[in-house]
Amino acid sequence: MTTEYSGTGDPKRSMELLWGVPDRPRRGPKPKLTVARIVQAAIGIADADGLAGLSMRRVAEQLGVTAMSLYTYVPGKGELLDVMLDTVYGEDLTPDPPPADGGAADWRARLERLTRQNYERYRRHPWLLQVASSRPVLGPNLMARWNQELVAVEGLDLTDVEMDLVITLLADYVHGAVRGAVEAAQAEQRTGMTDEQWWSSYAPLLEQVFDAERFPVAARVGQTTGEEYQAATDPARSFEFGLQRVLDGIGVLIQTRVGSADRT
Amino acid sequence: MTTEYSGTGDPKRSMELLWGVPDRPRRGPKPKLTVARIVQAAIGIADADGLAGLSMRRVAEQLGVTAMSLYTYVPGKGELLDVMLDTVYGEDLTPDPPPADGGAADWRARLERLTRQNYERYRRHPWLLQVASSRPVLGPNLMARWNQELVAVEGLDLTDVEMDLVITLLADYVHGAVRGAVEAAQAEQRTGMTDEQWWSSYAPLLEQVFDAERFPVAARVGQTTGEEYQAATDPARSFEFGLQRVLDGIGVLIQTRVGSADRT
DNA sequence: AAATATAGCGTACGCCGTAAAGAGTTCAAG
DNA sequence: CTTGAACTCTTTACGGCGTACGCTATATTT
Repeated sequence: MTTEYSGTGDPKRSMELLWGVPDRPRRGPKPKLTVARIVQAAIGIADADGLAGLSMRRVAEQLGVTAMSLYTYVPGKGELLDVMLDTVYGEDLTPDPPPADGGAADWRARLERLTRQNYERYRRHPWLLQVASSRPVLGPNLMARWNQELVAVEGLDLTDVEMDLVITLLADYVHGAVRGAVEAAQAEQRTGMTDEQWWSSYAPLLEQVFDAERFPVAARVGQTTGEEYQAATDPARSFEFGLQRVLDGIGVLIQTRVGSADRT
Repeated sequence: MTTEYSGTGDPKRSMELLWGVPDRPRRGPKPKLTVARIVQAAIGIADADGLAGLSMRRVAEQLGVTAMSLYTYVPGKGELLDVMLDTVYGEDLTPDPPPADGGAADWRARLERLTRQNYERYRRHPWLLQVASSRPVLGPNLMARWNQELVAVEGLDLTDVEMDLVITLLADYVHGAVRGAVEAAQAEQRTGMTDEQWWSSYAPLLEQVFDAERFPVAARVGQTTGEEYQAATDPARSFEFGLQRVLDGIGVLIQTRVGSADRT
């Protein structure tokens, strides 16, 4: 039940790891490991068992060394997490998003594509949900991604601040939405019960206390969605629905800007 | 850096705590405590120091007993968290949202009000961000809140499933958005540095590696937002902006429904 | 007064991150 | 080839976590 939470390490140390020169001519014994190997092992463990399962001892064990020898390569667990973060943001960097036309027309497709990439990244690496995004240590991949998302809303007559607000809105929404999907998957894995099995064991408990007269709308909607989803929620469907509504809302804003020629 | 994460306890035990009769005639020595007192102490600790700071030992210490004596009242930490959750949802239950007109016209004000309440609840109790919402143990307050939110989107010609999707969208968005605000506040508290102080220590590190020619849009927008926000982000402003866009998007959907009379 | 149910306590286990100190390994200089 | 510096990796140790188990002290019922 316990899990690690973000935090990040010392920014200076992390920046050195993320951008530093690949020093090689050393004096002592040959290093058994590299930072990259350690980071890969740590990502694998976190993917499988969450940040809760990620410990220096486990990473070390998987690599055939003791926990303390990792501190030769990495200042501490916080800095390791910083490097893990930037590493997974490098997985889906495309050299260029193909600019179909001039740029203004296809904003919706561009944002939809980037947001789906973010969704999938969270699905591949659910521990990202636990990593604080405030004051991030900007590695090369995080930086490139930030630029890429801003480029997607360039040329729409939005101010720079509005561009930032739009990509923040999408980032916030996708984080909230993917959380439902990840938690549902984890609940199934953790308990070994499907949503349906869980519900059929939980429903009798609820029936003993639920007062359909006090909560008539919840009773009706819960009934309908339960039959439709065959579960309490359908996170993938919620994401598709929500994404379209959010893009619609962004469209309303863009319309008023382009509309400076339309509406006087 | 370590923090607790959701999980919830045994549903049956938790439901008994949440809905059970307040049994009192006992045989043995007078109990020093009540479940309610334990829950209040636990909420206070979690508010101050996060789920990371919440331990059975600390709760017990604050109440003047040992950790193990808490297990007389509560089956375990998971169930305690379930009760904490339902308790804080009881803070802002209004007996009735005042129905100004028939109901259909003021959907936007109703949803805005409920979403702001959710935002404020997360601000008061940031540890809620760490509590899994999948398969929640439905206490009386959680249940009432769910019903209340559904009532707010009743009568808009939406299907039951769409009603569920709309309130899920808002719940997902507010979760994602408030996270930025909470993390910014926690970063300041944890490091003892304001965003501005942090930035002035971080900027030199970044300048050494940042290539403005590779990331021209990020360079320009980062400059503008930095001056406008006097920080890297402005979470409160992001939330206001995003909330209006999301409500606009929901409005587009509602328009097409009401528009079954308007657009043929 | 005796029986019994309950409240609260002390101890113990295996985890965690990492500080400190020491042992083993490789290379450059004499 | 020898020596000493530089470096890698290991061992040990600390205080914290949730909670299982067995115990004592207390209040009520018989």
